[in-house]
Amino acid sequence: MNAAPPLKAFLLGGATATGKTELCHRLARNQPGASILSADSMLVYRGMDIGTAKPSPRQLAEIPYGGINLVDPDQPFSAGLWLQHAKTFASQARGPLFVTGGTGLYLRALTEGFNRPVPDEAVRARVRSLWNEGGIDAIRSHLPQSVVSLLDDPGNPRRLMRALEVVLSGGDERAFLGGRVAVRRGRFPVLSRPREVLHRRIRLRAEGMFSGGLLEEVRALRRRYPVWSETAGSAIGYAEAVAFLEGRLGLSEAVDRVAARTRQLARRQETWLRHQADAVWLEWGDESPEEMAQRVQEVWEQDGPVALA
RNA sequence: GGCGAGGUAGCUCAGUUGGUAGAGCAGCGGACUGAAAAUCCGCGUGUCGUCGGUUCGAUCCCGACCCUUGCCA
Repeated sequence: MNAAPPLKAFLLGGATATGKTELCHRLARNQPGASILSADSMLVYRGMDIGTAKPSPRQLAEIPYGGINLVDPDQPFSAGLWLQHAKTFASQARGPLFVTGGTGLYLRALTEGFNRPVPDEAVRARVRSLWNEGGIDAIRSHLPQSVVSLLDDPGNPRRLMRALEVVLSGGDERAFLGGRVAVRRGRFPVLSRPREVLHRRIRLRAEGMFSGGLLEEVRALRRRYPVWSETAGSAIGYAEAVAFLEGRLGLSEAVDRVAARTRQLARRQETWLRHQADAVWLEWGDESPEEMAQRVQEVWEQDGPVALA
């Protein structure tokens, strides 16, 4: 284990609905022994297939996939759990390892690792109850000013709570220093689409989910798991499907909402990749899949695989 | 056809007792090291339906016309 060579992988980034899953699969299929690790925070949920645009059963049977179907929708999940799984999966790779996904935090974790205290359940519960009782002010009042001043967005409850967790776990200002730790271990190709094209694809995907059985999937899932975890329950498509099934949203409103949230997600993902990663942007316009695969391959050959933490 | 209501940002609407206008949503940009499909921050010029009149000045008042909508025929 300690003699293992440093792990490396070929990354392919891109916002949702750009077509990266399909393209990565196509590229990996030609490589003997290849496996694919998904870096996507929603593909980890078992049974949530249609709304998350998971690789098809056929694709899953063709190539070993990691990062998919790790927990049930009623279970909590975290980037830490994903990383743990990812490391195991990567170490078991027998051939080239490919990583594709749009969850920036996961990509960063994979290439940079984490260097802050691991969240402790008791500490987390304490912070949560502070938040429930006193809101953001309660959280802020328990944080040293020196830590608050290092945060980019001191009005963000989620990040304030995490900061408090770090502090209560023994971390100090130093844990928040160092500025950006970008995914700089290597350049990697990032797929994009012209905005109008992406929006059209997202629209079609949203409509396709509902006509493709999303409601049935959700109905069955709810029968089996009456209460979902916060993360699974807020997944795009699933939150809206539940709202529709409970009569809180009309069908066309639900479809619109899914499309809008997906567009917003894609924009945030592109922002992340633009500024937090060392991306080689490949815009996919009229090119055929073969042509795009070729261009991705060229970037991989030129820059080599990215080292994992 | 008659009477009424309305035509303002991509959408739904607010507003200006006459000094050229603002919210929500959408969109765009940004932050982001363990909930990340989350969370948070920033960005609002648009022939104020058309044409004419009154006025120093009209999106606002007056007139005509066009369109939408409700009720009555």
